Amino acid sequence: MKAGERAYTVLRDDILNWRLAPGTPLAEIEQAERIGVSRTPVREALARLIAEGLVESRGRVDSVAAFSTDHLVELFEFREALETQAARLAARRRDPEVFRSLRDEFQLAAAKSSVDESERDAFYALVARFDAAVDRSVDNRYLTNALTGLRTHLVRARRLSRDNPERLARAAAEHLLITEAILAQDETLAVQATAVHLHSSLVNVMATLRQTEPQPA
Amino acid sequence: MKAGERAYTVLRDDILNWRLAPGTPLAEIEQAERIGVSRTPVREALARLIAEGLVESRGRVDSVAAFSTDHLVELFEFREALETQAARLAARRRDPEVFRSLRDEFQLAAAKSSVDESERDAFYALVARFDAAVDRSVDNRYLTNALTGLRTHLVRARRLSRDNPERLARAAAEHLLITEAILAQDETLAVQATAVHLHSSLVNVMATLRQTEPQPA
DNA sequence: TTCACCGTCAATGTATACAATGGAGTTCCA
DNA sequence: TGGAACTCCATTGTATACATTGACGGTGAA
Repeated sequence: MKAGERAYTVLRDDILNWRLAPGTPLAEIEQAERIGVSRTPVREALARLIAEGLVESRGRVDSVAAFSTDHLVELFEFREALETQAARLAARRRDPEVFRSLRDEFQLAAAKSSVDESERDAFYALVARFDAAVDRSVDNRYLTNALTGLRTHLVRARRLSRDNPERLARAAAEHLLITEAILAQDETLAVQATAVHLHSSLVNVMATLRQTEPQPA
Repeated sequence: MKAGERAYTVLRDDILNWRLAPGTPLAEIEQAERIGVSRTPVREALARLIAEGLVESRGRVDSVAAFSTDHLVELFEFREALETQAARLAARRRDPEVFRSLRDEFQLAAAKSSVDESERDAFYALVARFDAAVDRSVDNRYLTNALTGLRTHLVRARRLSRDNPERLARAAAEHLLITEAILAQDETLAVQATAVHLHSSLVNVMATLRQTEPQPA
């Protein structure tokens, strides 16, 4: 693997998994030594991370981008813009076969009253396949690009909340509705079901946060 | 000015103004010599341009990103996602004073049946101030960031079409409606007026294109 | 004691030397 | 004659030396 890629992967992974906390300064030499490459690929990696919004360049020092409740709300407003449009376009252009099969899978998941811990990863994988199917249907490089960047930030956000089994089952039901709307080429319903899902999702995260950290610093 | 900034500015400017045509390969050494800096800042500039989507990295060669009619349509689908959401949030949070003053200005521009060549730059400047006011009202870093990137691509797209005086006057009327909706905090109307504006805008560009280039390569 | 100036230094910014890589052309074999 | 492999070369990838800059602390004078 090329050094630049390595530096990027390591730093990105550390940031997404909160091993590098928001605000942590990222000095070139220090990171270069830690990762085991020279400053040049580190600079390249930092440039990419800044462009993605995972690193902030304040003055001369780069540091891990902040992430607070405010960020979360803003992220979901942005997400609403992208995902409702994606749902609309997917409904317009979807391949029926793909979404029929996704519908069947979401039906199975939604039939349960809760999604067990052991099935959690499988459910996330299903959602990821749904996202990929939407991307392919939408077939719009600008939108897909933006969605990819958005999902990166959502990975970081996920660590803030806790998806319990009941929430996952409800999420499955919400995805089922969106999938059905896309399959039926009902653009309006696809948009609105997506908005509903995002609302529930944000409410759940915020509730979790209030539970976990009653007193934010 | 720092060399990296210089390289970025020069390349970006050349791409946006079509002095570097889509598909033009951007070899590091060649560009470094042309701009008068070393390869390092050129690499940094290219990285930023790739992140912005103005340069594509196909295999080992970077080249100016393609831009076709397809891209234009996709760009406007993306634009619809961002700008309708921006309009909604701006309507929710706007400072009345700011939009009252913008409304008055758009009223003046829309009152004319056509916006003269000499007033064109002034009108674009007005739209830019409108965009800035929306950004400030929306107050969402992710959305604002995405909008900034979008506008960059729109600058490049503008060179494809020709805004005639009648179109500009209609654009003023459309902006007036959006501004009024935001001022009235009518989120639904703000969204829909924005969608209407984008539709008209795209129709105009496409018509211009068919006129200019009846036979696309 | 306080403030302004200056020197030191640690960090980033830039250039360049060197390594690795991938592609084009050529040669040789089947 | 077709194609496979090899060689050469141009270009990118990486490391590092050197330049620049901005911050901090110390020293001096008011």
